Amino acid sequence: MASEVGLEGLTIGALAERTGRSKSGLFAHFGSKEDLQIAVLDEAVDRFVSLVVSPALKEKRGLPRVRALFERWFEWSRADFMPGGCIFMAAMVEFDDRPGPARDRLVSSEKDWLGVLSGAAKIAVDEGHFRAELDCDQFAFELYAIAHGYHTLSRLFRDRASEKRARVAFDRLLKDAAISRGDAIERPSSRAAPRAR
Amino acid sequence: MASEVGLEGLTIGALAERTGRSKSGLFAHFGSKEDLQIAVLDEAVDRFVSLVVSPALKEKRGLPRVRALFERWFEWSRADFMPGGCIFMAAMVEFDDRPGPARDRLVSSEKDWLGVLSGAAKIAVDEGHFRAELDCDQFAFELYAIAHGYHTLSRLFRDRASEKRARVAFDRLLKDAAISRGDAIERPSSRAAPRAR
DNA sequence: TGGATAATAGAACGATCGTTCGAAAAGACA
DNA sequence: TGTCTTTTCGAACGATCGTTCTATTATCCA
Repeated sequence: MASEVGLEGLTIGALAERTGRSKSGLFAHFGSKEDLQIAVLDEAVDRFVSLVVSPALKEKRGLPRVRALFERWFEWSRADFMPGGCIFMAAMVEFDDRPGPARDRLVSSEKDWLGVLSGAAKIAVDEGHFRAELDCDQFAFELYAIAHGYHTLSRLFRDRASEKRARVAFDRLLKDAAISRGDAIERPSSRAAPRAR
Repeated sequence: MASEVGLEGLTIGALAERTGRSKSGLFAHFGSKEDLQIAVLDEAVDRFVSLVVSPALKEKRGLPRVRALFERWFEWSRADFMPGGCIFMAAMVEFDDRPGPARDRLVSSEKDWLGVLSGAAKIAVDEGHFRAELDCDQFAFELYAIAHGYHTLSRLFRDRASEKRARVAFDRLLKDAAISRGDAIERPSSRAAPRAR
């Protein structure tokens, strides 16, 4: 429901009706609407970790893991339990200028997510899949941006074109991060790359 | 106000108080909240055209115009009259799954915007600034994605880092679209490039 | 089985929502 | 000046908001 109407549009009455409980009965579980919103965000973070991050961490270090993160995020953004799209996207628009615990939750979770992306890129550097001078935080930003562009446009235009565009953009990002032809020949598959940066 | 609280959070009563008018007095000008939201969107489109698109069209064809579109969008997203950030971003999250005239407005305006970006890239190809095989719609998508990533992260983290990252990403996008070294030497500044695509 | 604990329900609160109505004030035009 | 149109207003409507009570039902555990 939050993904469809937002965390602010998520109403106690409507939620009570949908769960088959009474309004006051449901309300007693949270104590306030703000706590309900936080509970929703915490649940979303848990699901994100178990559906995107954890499976990707089981992939091989380096490029395969980076690819898995990208691919899993795609599936996340189309998850059945979020018919209104990624709930974090909606929440960030709603709370980016409303201080409070909900916003704090968002800031830390997005920071974590960018950290995961950046860390995966760093590992890909160590594995020799990406070039040593790669700015991993920059890589994370660009991957993040592609995902946001895809999400917005695919939901607005309701077509498959955005997904293809996102994949092309991602491939271009990977190509730019990859070891250049010359480097690859010099050390084709060295396990530990020499000191990054 | 709409940029801060969204088009749905934009309340007749609050707007009346802020404008110094009575609630019913202000309401009479619109007839319904939906029409108010549409009026806000139409006004935003007008401002976007006059602050971003029109000035950019006065720049020289090709790369300078593409750069101007990117730069003007930056200023747009920080405009004083939108303290809550770009209103289109907020509106798209709110209306992407609520059919109606407001959503239709958004779809057409975003399509127009992507068309402007793609068209500017196409001109840059014709001018010989970009390579002939460039996929201009893809270019537009990636530029759009960079803007969205920047907007989201700069508002969430409230720092200047995102802007720098967006500029680096944009430069990388330009570099990829540019004439390759070999091509540039073969025909350095030909006014009309031979048949694109 | 009985008594503490948790979950649920019903009714009501003041506030605010979008909207309607009828009347007063202001402005335009002859 | 007098009439017609537009703008503005105050009051009220039913609906719904988040929230607070009190009472009733389940659930658990000794």
